Amino acid sequence: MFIILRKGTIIETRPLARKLGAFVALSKTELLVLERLHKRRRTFVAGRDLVEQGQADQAAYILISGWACSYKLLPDGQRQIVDFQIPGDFLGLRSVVLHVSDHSVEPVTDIEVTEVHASDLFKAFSETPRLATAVLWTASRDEAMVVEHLVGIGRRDATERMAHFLLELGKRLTLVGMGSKAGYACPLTQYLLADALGLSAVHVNRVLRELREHGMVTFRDGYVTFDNYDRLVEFADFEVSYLDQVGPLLK
Amino acid sequence: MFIILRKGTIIETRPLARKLGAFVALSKTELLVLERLHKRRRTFVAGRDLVEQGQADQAAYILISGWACSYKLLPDGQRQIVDFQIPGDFLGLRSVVLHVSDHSVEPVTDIEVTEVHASDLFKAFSETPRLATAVLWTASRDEAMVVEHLVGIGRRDATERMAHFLLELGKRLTLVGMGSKAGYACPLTQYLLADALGLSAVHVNRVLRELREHGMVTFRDGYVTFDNYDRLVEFADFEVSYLDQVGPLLK
DNA sequence: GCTTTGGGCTGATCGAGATCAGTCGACGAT
DNA sequence: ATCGTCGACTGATCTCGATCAGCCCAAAGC
Repeated sequence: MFIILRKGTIIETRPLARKLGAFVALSKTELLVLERLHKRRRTFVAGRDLVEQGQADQAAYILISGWACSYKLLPDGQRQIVDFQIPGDFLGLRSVVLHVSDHSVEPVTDIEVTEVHASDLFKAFSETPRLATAVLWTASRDEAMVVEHLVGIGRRDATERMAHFLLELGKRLTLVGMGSKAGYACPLTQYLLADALGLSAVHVNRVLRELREHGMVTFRDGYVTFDNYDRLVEFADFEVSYLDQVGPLLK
Repeated sequence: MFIILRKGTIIETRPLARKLGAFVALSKTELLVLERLHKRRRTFVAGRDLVEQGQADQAAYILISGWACSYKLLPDGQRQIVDFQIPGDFLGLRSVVLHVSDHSVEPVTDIEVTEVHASDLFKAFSETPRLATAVLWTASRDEAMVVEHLVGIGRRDATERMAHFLLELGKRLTLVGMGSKAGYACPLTQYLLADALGLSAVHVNRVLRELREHGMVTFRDGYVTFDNYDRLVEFADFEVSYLDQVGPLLK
């Protein structure tokens, strides 16, 4: 997706622009401001944290390619993965807005990001208020996902939780063209799934086997295959209106 | 807390203004715009929902007095309370930004609120971008609380979870002048606690007894008393930097 | 007066999922 | 060529918290 300005300048609208565009119809000026936010392109290798819990005044990042996860560490060494990020998602936006990071972010695979400085972000907001509204929208969407995750951990049993999780991930990936109702490539290990779902790795394995043996999903060799999408949806009781955004809501 | 404009006009800055003011230093104009958002004052009785899961294009509310909770219902009748709201908090902000509500909001006590219409909110953002930034900040703060809640449910055992919860609530109430390190008035029932913490009401009771018998907190007759604040903090492993905001960060 | 209702409280039993203690195969490093 | 590591996988056992089945007390209703 590109926009072409007079004099032939071509601007690639990144995944983020596409996502925001689903909420507010962004003008050329707004797209330009958004474009200027992408300060510096950087890469990080899998496993080395880009945002660290407790640090103050960090930059935020926009994920271009690869997968990351945001998590919190407990003093006894346990960790809880709060969410996974896929291309187009912000990394560490909360750290910037709150001026101190309440969580860490770790790349699951090698990733490419662009850096966004706090001051540039707030300046962009004052120049183009609609951009601020759009970012509030992404933040709300993220919060809705965390809430859904909370409900899953609090009230669903291990198998439903896993089914729901794999479906939600599939839906998110489909929205950015990286998945379908057939399945998707998924670089997560069973250990990562365990830390995300509040289970032990051992139990993740059993649960995955169960879902596979019931002919609903197969998670194998870095690939999730939906063997029976509809039955899985029914089993997991999956409905996520907040991911169903189709056209811009703010003209 | 009041601001006095020339010609003697007096504007009461509501709890929300106080909260936002902790993040961005708001000008008189901005306070006025904020004031105009408070459209209509309404009251709701305990137990009758103001926001209902699945409804589209609702208004948001700002809580003036009383307690509320936001929750999600599962088809099997279980519910998970996501968060409790106290004066100064938004109710259903996400419903407005996402244009459809992913959760319900129920008053725990009789409450007073003021209504905020979506269109007014977005208009206010475009007039005073700093207000948009401030609202993004509250949303991020709320998200941080949900994340902390998620971690608690995923990785803490029932007793730590309860201890952490009572401490966080105490801190939030202290910020709006409704609590201290000695304790606070708390209208929550053990059933509500159970739905929030992902436990059964029976187990909530046992956990409260345990904490009481260990001389850490007493929850009785609508009042939470911290018998030994420091030991409780250590036991619950409580540290919440995101609630520690002291002065305005954006001048 | 009696009864209903709602919140707090308790003991006994049961089960989902953690924990412990492994095996197995694939890779990359020395 | 072998060692170390990492991820997937399995069986046996233990435990935390759910569930069931109650009791007690205070306030509200008839």
